[in-house]
Amino acid sequence: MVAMSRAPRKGAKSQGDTATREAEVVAAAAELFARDGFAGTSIRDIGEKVGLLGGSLYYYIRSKEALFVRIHDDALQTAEDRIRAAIEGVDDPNERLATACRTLLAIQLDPNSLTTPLMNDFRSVPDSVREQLVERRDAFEGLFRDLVNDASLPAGVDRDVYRILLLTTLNSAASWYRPGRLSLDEVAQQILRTYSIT
Amino acid sequence: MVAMSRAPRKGAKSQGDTATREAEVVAAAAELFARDGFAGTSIRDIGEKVGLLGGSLYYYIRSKEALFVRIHDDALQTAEDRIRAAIEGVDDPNERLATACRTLLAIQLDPNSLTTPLMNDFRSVPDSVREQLVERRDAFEGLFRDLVNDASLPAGVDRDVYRILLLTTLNSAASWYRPGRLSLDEVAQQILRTYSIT
DNA sequence: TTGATTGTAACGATCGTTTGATACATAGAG
DNA sequence: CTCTATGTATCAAACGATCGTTACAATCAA
Repeated sequence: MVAMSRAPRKGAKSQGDTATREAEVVAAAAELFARDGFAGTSIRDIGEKVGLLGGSLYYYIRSKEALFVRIHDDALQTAEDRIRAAIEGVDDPNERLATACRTLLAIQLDPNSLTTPLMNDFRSVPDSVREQLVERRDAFEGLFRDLVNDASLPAGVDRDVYRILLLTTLNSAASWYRPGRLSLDEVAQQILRTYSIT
Repeated sequence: MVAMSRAPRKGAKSQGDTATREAEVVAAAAELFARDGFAGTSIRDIGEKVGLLGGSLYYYIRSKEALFVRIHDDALQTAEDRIRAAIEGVDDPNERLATACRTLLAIQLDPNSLTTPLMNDFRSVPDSVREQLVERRDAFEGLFRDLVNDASLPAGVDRDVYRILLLTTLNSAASWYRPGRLSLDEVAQQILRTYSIT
């Protein structure tokens, strides 16, 4: 009899699944953190989502705080990598910024993305965690600082304020966008037009 | 010996302070909710901030959820009132929108304002509470819907997307603005210019 | 049999909330 | 003016629920 059923209830799963299982835990946690915030998400909530008890999660994670920081760093790193890859061959400064915006928006609006928007609000995370998040985020913002500085924008624009407004707009898109009326490209076009990039 | 000291330690305070005390509780709660979110703020935290024990707060509040909803509604109502008053005498549609934006920004950046930015993220509030907040917020957005629809904007702008971007930008300003480098007016000017209002 | 994975059960801390006692300011009675 | 009754505002203590976390036993694959 071959092992046709993929429903092992107890004990160890087949070898090699452990990396997958860990990814499941991270993905579930990312989704819950993004939806309910750090304080609003309990370890047991995460466990329930992947079919484990809360305590069992500690086989994969060191602590709730470490899990959150890891997810946050992973999300920013993935976003940064994808954006850098997307703008690599692009020469025109404004087109580079536009491409970066479109890519970041695509990441934020992708429902299957692990990198869902916990890039926003640091609310309800302990101070010790917040420090690590801010540091990592500053590095991410550096990428956009260069792109914005190189772009040609209307006269009188404060580039620092502009960058913050732009990133806030892109990062918070997932909180209001719902598929249907507008496509991702249409939303991107509206944002790029509003911010005088295209 | 006359009662020179205003430091009653226990028992009732002098009559008439009760309304003041309630306002203190609401103000403290608003600040903490804005900083740490709903789940990240405990009843005992609020009590400590006004010099009361957690349980004593229930002399003034019915529940944590009701307190949050009340603060949220008060904030939106106050903001709406101030904005309506500010645009009352203004005729030009774009100047009306600009005035509304400047007023909302002033509210959001005023550190003494009870209406600090819990207008944002609904994260970590229970579903039952969220429904009430969304309903109240829709009414507030209606004000801006009219203002945006009446304004003259660049061709091809989707007014619904534009309104959402604009409100998101204004409401989240308090999360990054720090006094010093730029004045409130300068920030307002940057936002209005970016959004092609002035 | 062994080691990887998960469940069971509990720890102490903290959560929102309730209950009942208590301190005080004040009002009325003498 | 003093004494007592009353209502207001607060504390002290506890309730059960849930929190993050840990220790250890149980299960299953190899």
